[in-house]
Amino acid sequence: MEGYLQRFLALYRPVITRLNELMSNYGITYSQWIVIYHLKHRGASTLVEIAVQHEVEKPTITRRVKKLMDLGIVEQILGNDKREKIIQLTDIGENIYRDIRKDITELEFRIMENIPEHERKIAYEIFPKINDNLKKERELH
Amino acid sequence: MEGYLQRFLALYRPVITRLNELMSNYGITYSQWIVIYHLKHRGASTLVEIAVQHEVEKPTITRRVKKLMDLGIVEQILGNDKREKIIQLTDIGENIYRDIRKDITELEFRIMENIPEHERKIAYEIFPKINDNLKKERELH
DNA sequence: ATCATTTAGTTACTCTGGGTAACTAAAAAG
DNA sequence: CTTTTTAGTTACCCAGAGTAACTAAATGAT
Repeated sequence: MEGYLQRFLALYRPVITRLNELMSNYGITYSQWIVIYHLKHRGASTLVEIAVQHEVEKPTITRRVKKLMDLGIVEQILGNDKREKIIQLTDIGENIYRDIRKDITELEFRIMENIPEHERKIAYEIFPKINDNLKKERELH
Repeated sequence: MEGYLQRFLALYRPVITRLNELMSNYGITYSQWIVIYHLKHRGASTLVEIAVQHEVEKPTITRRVKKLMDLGIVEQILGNDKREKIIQLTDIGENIYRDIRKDITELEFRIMENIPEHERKIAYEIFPKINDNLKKERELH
């Protein structure tokens, strides 16, 4: 199975480019969408929670959130711990989520149309397995 | 199958980071490896041939090749068309290819260890299908 | 043969996106 | 009450790629 990773990586740019094209209709990029998606599914969160979940550094999330606040897509709510910045989707954010979610689902449908359901499922479940294996590999540094 | 692309994309950074870590032992990055791999499998090529094959812009290949020439991994050979820059692997390049190929194959083996062969095969074959579908989608712009 | 067009490659500039280090302010631990 | 840890920000830097404008060489067309 030589070249598995190569095939995987070759697909990245076309996919991310297509998604960013789709997102640009809403003034955001895919990396910002990740934050919107997180807030929709996990509810109001701190920046560290988002960073940990998606395995990126804190400054990365600071930047994404700043952009989304400027766009009125997320807003800060106050909690007890004054160090924390808790954010949640605004109404605008909820609407954008729904619209983009619909677009992505349609796109996914189109690009997987000729792939049998059970094959999709297998590929779908392989990704997190590989991710776990990579994490274990990192732990042995 | 909502969230297929999300899972796919979530795997990108861990994979590319691990690969670049591996490549750094040889002084190159994954994007430069693509050129080495191309030359090994397709033989001496022009920059445009490489760019077309991997669907990136010409300046991107100019940069990658410049770096590889500095490292003595590829060299220019002369052809009839004086506009073209035909490059091929040097002996150093051939050795680096073999060493890295071995490392990648071992890495692939480790991160796919607990995934049954037939599942790997299905996932492996899905990538180019999705790529094709995306290309068709682009053509309808 | 000569002039216009196409092609290969380079250069300069810009953008996206992320990481690291150093810092502040607040909370937790001792 | 002092020390340590935690959340977030800022400043700086890097990888990697795209676009536009350009040069030089080859092709095509009259």
